Amino acid sequence: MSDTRDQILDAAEQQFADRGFYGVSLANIAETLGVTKQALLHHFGTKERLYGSVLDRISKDFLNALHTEQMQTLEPEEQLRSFLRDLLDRSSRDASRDRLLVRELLDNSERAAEACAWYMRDFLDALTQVLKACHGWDQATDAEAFCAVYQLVGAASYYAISEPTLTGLGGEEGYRAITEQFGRQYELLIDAVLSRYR
Amino acid sequence: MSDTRDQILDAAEQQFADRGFYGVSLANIAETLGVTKQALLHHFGTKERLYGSVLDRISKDFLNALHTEQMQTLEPEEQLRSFLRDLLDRSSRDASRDRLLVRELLDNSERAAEACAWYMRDFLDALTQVLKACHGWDQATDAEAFCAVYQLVGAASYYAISEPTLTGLGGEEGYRAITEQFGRQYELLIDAVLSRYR
DNA sequence: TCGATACCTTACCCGTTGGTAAGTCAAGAT
DNA sequence: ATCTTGACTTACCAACGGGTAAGGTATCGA
Repeated sequence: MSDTRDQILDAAEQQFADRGFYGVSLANIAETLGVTKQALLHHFGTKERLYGSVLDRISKDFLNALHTEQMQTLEPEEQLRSFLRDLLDRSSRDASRDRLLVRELLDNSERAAEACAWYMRDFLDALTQVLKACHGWDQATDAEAFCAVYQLVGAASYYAISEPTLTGLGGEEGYRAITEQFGRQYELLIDAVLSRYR
Repeated sequence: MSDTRDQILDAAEQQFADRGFYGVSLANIAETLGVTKQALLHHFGTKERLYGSVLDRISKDFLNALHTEQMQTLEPEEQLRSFLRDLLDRSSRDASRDRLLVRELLDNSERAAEACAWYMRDFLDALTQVLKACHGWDQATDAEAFCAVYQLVGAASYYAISEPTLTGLGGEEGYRAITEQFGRQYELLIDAVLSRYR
């Protein structure tokens, strides 16, 4: 793949995350790369397709993280735990993907409801299968397990996108407090889900 | 207050919630009301001020809900519980305010960090005081209590904005499942916070 | 050496955007 | 009866939005 293409995706991902689909212009993205907006149109055709490509790449990244060789050797419980810890860790270092994910959640509200073609679906489905392989979850319905997974991923996302606000409101030490507290709380949430809220 | 003014705020709130600040044009809002966009500019001056007025109204509504006479008669614990149940109930019937709140959270990430002037601050501060009046929380720092409150309000919001996606992905029965499950889980979260994660 | 293809540029298009200027018009106040 | 004020309207504008058309240039296989 082209080098420029990836650079465009990087810049677009960052900007879409920061300001949303409508808040970013092609010229805007191009400017940060020192190219013209027609370079973007050359590679992706339209703004929507560029946006879609960004989502695609993220979706694939998530799936890859779930399917590493190291992951396959673990028991389902530990696989889920390990993946979610890693997710939370990455999100707290850089929340831009979470911001994009949540924006997509908001914007997609009409489309998703009918189309069922959400770009995170494959990833969430895969994670759902991991959960269903866990002890106590083998009898659960798909919808039930899916919702549990959704809750786990969502909690991490919401925490991640709140970082700037919490730092602004509570200061540096206030944010450290919630980081620590949330880490503990998140482990408890995983426990609760794995034991199926019993 | 003018009747039109409130109608404009209603329409603007809905549209900003659905499509975000940049996704909505003044002409767009005006069209749904059968007026010209200059009517909006007459009342609010600029698009930003209109948006700010929408947020202001929401902030005041939240504060009012917290300061009803009925609320004042309750013990702090029950006051918090009652308010949060009501919040969750309203959010699950109409998530537009939650969508707006989360969008603001995303967009404000740069501004909020420095300015500390988030429009929900007063409301969250007030709720924080309620929590600090609860048994076991009187010794906690402001930041600690604030973070706990933030977590409670955020959990409800995230649930609310997920409704369309979950309905789309899991179908009607899948959504009913998570609604029920989330209601239970939310009570547990409130319990956990009130007992200070012990 | 030639043609094709990928990559990117300059030049241009036109609908939409937030916003201004100026006028209309009804309701009160003096 | 006149003046003022608030609540709009029509008319207009410059800037920006995504997108098209066409051309230049480097690379590469035949």
